[in-house]
Amino acid sequence: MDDNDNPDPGTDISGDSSWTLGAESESVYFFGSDRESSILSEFGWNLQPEEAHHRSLEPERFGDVERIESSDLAGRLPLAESSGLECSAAAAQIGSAEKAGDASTSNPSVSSSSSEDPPEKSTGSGGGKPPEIPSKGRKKGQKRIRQPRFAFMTKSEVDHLEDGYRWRKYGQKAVKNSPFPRSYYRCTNSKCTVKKRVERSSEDPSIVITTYEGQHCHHTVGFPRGGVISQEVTFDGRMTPPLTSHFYFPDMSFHREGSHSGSMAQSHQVPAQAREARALAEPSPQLPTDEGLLGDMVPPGMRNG
DNA sequence: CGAGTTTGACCAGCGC
DNA sequence: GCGCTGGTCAAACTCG
Repeated sequence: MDDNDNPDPGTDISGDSSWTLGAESESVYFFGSDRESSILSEFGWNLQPEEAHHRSLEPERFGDVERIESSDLAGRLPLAESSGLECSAAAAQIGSAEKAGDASTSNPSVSSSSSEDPPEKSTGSGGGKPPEIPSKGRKKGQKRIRQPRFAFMTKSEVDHLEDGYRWRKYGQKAVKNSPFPRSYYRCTNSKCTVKKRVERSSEDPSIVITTYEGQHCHHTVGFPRGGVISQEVTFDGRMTPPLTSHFYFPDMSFHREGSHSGSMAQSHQVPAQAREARALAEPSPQLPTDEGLLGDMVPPGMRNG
């Protein structure tokens, strides 16, 4: 059992068979960045077409990952738009939306994310875990709740890219067909259920695949290097960053258009003006519009210099 | 001492 | 039903 299981080894971004956009509203974004410092670019916040190196990925590489257009994404993702959204509420919305067609389990545990609320290791560390706890904390018979996910492919030398949030690693696993392990991170905010997976492409070790799952319900804690992002409320809260339209889907757009020989060049033609236009046309109610586009992309603290 | 990481074990889902 | 694999837990460990 080596690799014959997976017909398309390599950048197995799907990783598992659950990567099906149609079913779980996941999307895939691809960005390339020369510098680790251009984290914002990875998120599209400051993506300059001339700086971004969109990687062309063969459709086969994505297997069952459906490609959708950014404009569709917003409508297809179970969004939690309420500005006062709380983590548990967000999870509930997502869970219900996501599992709507799933066994109608109306999983009470979903809404009651509070039930799993404090992952706070009530394990009474030191008490020594009972040698035989069958469920090991996880409710048995309780399906794993999959929240919307999306992945970034980033060319970077560092595995764990700074995104303004603080993450705690809770696991690492060797991945099939990949010499590189996959790391599992969880938002350190006890009320935030967002998770993140980080792995390197087996084909191109310089590419880091970061997969986000869930929605943040809080602000970032800021970049260690000084900058502070305050934008992600929109980004994470809606799963459609103010830049949803800023994101380019090299394959996706033409996949949908069908005819256009969707080339990278074409996606590169989507100028910043277009993004700006959209930003102006659809100002996020959650964002201070008086700040203009800059306010959308650069927090006040970062503008000084 | 608290926060974060490491790591082995456990569990669930899925394909055969 | 079985085995494989991904995902998670939690004790032990490390670090600041």
